[in-house]
Amino acid sequence: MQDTIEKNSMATIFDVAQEAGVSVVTVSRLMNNPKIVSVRTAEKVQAAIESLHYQPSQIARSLMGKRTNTIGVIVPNITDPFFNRWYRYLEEFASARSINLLMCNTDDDLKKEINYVKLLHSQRVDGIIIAPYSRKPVEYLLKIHMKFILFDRIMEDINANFVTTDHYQGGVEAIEYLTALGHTKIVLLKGGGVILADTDRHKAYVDVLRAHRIPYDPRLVADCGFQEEEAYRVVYELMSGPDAPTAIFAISAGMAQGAIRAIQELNLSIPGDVSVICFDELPGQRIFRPAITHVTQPVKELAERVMEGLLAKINGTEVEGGVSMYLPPQ
Amino acid sequence: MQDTIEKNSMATIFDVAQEAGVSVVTVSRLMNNPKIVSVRTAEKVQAAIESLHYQPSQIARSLMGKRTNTIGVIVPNITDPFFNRWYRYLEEFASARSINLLMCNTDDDLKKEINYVKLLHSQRVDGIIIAPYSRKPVEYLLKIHMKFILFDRIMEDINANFVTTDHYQGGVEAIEYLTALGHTKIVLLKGGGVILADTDRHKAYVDVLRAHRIPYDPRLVADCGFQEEEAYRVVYELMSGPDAPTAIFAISAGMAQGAIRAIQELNLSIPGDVSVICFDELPGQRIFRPAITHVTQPVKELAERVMEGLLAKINGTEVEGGVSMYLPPQ
DNA sequence: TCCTCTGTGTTGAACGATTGAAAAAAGAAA
DNA sequence: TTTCTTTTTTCAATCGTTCAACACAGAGGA
Repeated sequence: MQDTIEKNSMATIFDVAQEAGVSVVTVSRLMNNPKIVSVRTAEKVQAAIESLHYQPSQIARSLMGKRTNTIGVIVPNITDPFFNRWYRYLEEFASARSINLLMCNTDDDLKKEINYVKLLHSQRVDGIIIAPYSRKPVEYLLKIHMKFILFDRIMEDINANFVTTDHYQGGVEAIEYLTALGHTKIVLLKGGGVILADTDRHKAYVDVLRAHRIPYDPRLVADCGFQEEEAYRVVYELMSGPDAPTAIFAISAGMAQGAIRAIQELNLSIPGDVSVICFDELPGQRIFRPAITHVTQPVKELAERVMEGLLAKINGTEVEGGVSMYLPPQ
Repeated sequence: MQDTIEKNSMATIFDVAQEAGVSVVTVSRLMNNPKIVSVRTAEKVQAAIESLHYQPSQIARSLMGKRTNTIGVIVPNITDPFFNRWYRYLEEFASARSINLLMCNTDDDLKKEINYVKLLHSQRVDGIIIAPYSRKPVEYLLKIHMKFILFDRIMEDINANFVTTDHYQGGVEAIEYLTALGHTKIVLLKGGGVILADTDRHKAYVDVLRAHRIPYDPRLVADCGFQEEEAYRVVYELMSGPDAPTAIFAISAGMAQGAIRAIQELNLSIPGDVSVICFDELPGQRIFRPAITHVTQPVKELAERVMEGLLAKINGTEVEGGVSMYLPPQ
């Protein structure tokens, strides 16, 4: 009696019930099914809720076997312009549905991937959207029967749904664009060969060159592991050497940025001395001159499809194995 | 006996206990204090844990009054380069401490702010890092005794800890830089006047001009609400009119980008016709020519201080009201 | 008067873990 | 054998909420 102020802990449903002079179940009913409570009681309870600033504990709710209303998102790097813009939409869709996102950055590091997958497991998230680097985390998810969707990645031998841009088609259009301009010495700046986006675009490179009877020169194809610095180094070397290439296809905006720095440093001009094309928008694309031609991925749509696909899985309303591929190039 | 495969639900501590032929308490003890369990038993239990892919439910743990090991982060827009880079570091620090971050984008919208604060409340996060637009969410946090730190914002009349760059000092250095170059007609592209970063930099603008006996021309100060398009419009108009200004100070990189687009469109040169300086790095800063002078915020340090400050609050190890201000300009 | 129906409200178990105390085995030392 | 440790188990309570089942009152019908 002497002290009605709760010092530390937050108000519980019990406090509300006491304050309103009803039982906890009555309060619970009001929260979940307001219709079945009389108006007079509802008012009393509502007043108590407001005066105590009560918010039901999602934790306790989740424990009752319900949803956690949380989805885990595992990406290599949220700073990357592609993932960044994509995630922003994802968050928007989630927020509109009162779903929380737990975002995890892996830096394409196997250990971090596993850690995060276990973390999300112990958080009992309802589902996971993952752009994995290795197979391990996906295998783990399968073992524990976690619902998930692969994003921007495919694992052919694993029965898992995925959502991704059609990287092959995008690669084809990019290289066709360059060959149409008459280029034959085209540099390919690629990742490590593990990721779908990488292998597919590489394949496109090979196929288009062959179709145009342009010999494949392995010296022009460089594994940069999606690293800007590495791309810078490679391009600097190639462009300052003899028989310099005339075009560059960068598989990511980051590597394109490295390439451009090298070109600038050598006082070469774009597109006078060398043409550059890349996937995704360059940071600062809108103000960079000359404008760099690029293949755009439908970020918003990708976010939408992934979210819808996962929710369908969670709610058990999915129809087929949800496979989607898009691509509007520019 | 006929069916040991658990179809839907995940393994619980009970399943592990059964599988290992011990009691749940023993399993729990092993997880939390491995020393007090004999090696032989530990091995049995460990085997069961692995075969069932058991991960203790963080939900149940949290319910026992422990931590949730989750921190809420409320920012206006994660796509903004400043918040983006900052958040990346924050996530790194959190991950290193096995802490989850729940990230919330408000778009500086009051309704979203309130919703998210309530959401984090019901999630029983251990603390919140917030860059609020309005007072409401902060007042709410105070009412429910939630631990939080203001980031990049200050509310003078509210007793709350904060971490921010010294925006006034940064503004002073930026304007001093321009006046030292002899500029007197300096445009100020600012936000809406609500946010600290905005008012402080505006104040710096006024003070430095006065110190140099340069008259204050209100036509040169434009509220762009941090919108790139608005900045574009304003600069286009000012630069194409008579008596065009010779320098532009943009309070954010986004507005600087808008300004630069306008300048490019008018076929004016930087810094020949007009100088540009801004806060934070331009997207594509590394490849944009000419390089735009800018005031950098110590993103990594900001993330570190905020995280440490909040953890100190949560752990009850804080010393004083944690007020921090930094700024290395460039 | 008795019975049933309706609209309320209450009771107690359940969710998955942790924790303290106490009891029960098992092994070692006396 | 007794006593003392060490290890493990049982028992019970707790966290905040939901939910099935039940109780109780008043209304209406037989």
